[in-house]
Amino acid sequence: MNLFAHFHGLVEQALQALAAEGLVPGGLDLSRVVAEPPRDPSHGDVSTNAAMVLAKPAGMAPKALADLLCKKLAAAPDVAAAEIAGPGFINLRLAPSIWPKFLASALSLKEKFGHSTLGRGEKVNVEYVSANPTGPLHVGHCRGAVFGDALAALLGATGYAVSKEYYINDAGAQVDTLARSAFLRYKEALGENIGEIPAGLYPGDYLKAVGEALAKEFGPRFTALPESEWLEPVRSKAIAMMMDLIRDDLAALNIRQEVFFSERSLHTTGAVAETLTALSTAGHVYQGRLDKPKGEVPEDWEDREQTLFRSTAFGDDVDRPLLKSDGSYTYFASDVAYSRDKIMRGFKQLIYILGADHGGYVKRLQAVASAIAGEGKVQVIVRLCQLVKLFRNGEPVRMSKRAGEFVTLRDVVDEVGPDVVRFMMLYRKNEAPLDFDFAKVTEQSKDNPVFYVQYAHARISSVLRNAESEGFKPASPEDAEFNLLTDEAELAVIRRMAAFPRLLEAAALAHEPHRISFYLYDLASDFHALWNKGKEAPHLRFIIPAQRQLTNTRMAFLAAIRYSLANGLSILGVTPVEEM
RNA sequence: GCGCCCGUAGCUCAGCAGGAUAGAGCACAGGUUUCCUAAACCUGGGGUCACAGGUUCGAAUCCUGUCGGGCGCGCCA
Repeated sequence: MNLFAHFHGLVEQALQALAAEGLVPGGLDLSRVVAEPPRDPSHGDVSTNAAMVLAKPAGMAPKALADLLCKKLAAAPDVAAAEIAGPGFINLRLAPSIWPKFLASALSLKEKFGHSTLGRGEKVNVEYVSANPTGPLHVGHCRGAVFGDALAALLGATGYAVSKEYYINDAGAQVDTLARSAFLRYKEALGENIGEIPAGLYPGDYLKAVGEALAKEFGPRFTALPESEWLEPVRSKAIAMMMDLIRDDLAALNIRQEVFFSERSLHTTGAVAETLTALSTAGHVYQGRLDKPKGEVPEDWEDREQTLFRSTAFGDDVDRPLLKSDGSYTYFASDVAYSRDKIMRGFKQLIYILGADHGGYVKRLQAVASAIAGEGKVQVIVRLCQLVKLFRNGEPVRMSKRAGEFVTLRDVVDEVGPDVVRFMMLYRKNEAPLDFDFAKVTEQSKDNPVFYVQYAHARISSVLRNAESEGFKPASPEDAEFNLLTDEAELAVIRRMAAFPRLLEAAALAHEPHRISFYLYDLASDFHALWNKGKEAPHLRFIIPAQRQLTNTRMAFLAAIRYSLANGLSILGVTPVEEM
């Protein structure tokens, strides 16, 4: 039950009724009309701006329109009072009867409470992480990984058909470097002294296992062969093992993407060639020259004619090369083919989670989708994640690109646990930089939001356990007498819960899962306040042995609050703990 | 030079889809425990929402410009 959607509907009905009576013009655009919780609780439970927004198109004074609407709304079920305030707000004070209905609904919805059909089953693709398969994930991948995963879950909960995807860059020069690095480790595994790893190759120890696997599988036979003979099999093996490593890293964060899409496959199936033909046929490809790049000019820059995609026709800043000087495809060319593949699979939203340093990609990705699907047919949404700065006891953690001096994703997860990593990565909006202090995020105090929210869930679980051992159990949605919950602290919790479905929809539309974290913090805060109030006002305690029905009702109330917390946490991918 | 992101309390940040008197935590000052987890709660002070225009009944929020900070602008991937 989404109270605000419900009352938005009532406002629409009231307007239709007024139109039928000839008091208001029909066919007004209601897209700007909102029914929302007022910031100030003294303004009531639901507030609508309808009269102000519609005054002009209706050709009426806001007050006059508000007056008419107000009368209709005041007569609606569950509305105790409707009043006009400020410049034309209509504030609805709900009848106490609404809250028991709401709680009963939340309680019966259980783990579905808050979910909606907003997305109407629209197909959405969320691509995230997509790190090069040349080594384990490092801490920089953490944020995008968690963000993408939570966003996918959020969209799933709000009625979209989501595919979680990882694009494997297994076709470029970097995987050849990987293969050469693995080949050295292969020789090492065969007993050769390889000395220092030459500059330009990957020095990490994680390739030793690849060398050993190669030695075991192929024996010494590659050592006598030229690179052209061993490169391919070594590369395949190395990529496969790196992807296993990466999948393990992601699994440690409870991330399991469904599709791992190979860039190389786009070449072998001819999809890239096919895509360029299609683009060409549509007239988006031409031979031409590009201006010298601004900023730092590459050393090997040469002015020459090349095959270009006319992305400027779709809002990009410059046209993009499709072929390199040696005639092979650019990375961009396979990217276009990949976009095309996604579009042909029927996705209406292509969502990309990228690091902030990829800001320059946004326009070209949008241009590609417009060129292939047609303008406005497919929505390309890019969310950029800013850097995470690591701290240890207030001191920044130094990292160098040199061997062994970067912090891996696994290091962080192993040290503080997946729940802490996930919550903290989402306790900041994605485009803001984030400080991550190992000491602070594991602290067991209210200064630590992960703990604070988990603690609320654990406290509820604790009371439910105690109640059960004393012979109480949560009343069913039908039997609970939620009308007994009338204290301001109880109502504060209920009102907060009522905002949850609307919050999830807004977060989904804005592609901002961090809103859930902040919501959960607020909900936990309301709950802790209610808990403590019971210390001074014993009649507010959850378990009151002499009042069986009230206690069972409060247990049902707690169960409903717990679903709110657990459902929010589950979208974030954080385990709701039962005790701490 | 151009593009994108950011600028809100002393600090770290929210601000929901343009709404009413801009919020929270930290820090600071004070209070609450014979009682379901005090690992918590309550009370208090603290603001030129970077700046200047514009749109609007209404702007921290949308548009333009300026200043300050970050990132990007390669036939790399």
